[in-house]
Amino acid sequence: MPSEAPGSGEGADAGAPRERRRRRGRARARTEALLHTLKRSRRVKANDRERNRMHHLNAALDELRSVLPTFPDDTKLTKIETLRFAYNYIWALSETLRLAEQCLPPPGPFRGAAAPPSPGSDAGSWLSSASPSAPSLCASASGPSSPATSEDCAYPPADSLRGFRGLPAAPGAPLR
DNA sequence: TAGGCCATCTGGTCCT
DNA sequence: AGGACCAGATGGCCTA
Repeated sequence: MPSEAPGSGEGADAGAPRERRRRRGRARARTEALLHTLKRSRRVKANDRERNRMHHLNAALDELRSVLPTFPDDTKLTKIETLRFAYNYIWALSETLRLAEQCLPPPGPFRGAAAPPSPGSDAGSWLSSASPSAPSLCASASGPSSPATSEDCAYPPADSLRGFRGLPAAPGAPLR
């Protein structure tokens, strides 16, 4: 804070400068208080926004939880578990799809012209309604480069998703 | 009681 | 300038 010039206002009529100083001091205090309340109100607003933002994030996380299978059903995954589980779940589903495409001949006259599943197609609807323990696939295709056991080709093995929280890490494979 | 999880606050940084 | 995003700090709650 800049101070008054030394010696200024000291003289025969020192009363006026003193009054001026006092007024200036009061004004400064007022502006500082104003600044403080302004800062405070901005902070409060920012806190509010931040709280809101986190609520939205949590709502999205809840939505994600709601589409993930949990065992038992009332288990609530933590945030980090939800993210890891989702990653692994998506990975498992795509592996399932990959194996399905390898093993099952595409229906209809256009064999070999398997189109990627589009929204609303059979594959898409299968995916969207699949239960995690549903499909048990062919036994001849090469296994996925996954940390899952390769006893057979069934993937995901029935109720394998139960252990998805703790799958070992592998390159390009599910997160832990 | 220690440790894990969570919500909230806060200051800094980046973007519009 | 103001909002969004981020990471660190803090305190409360719960469980082993």
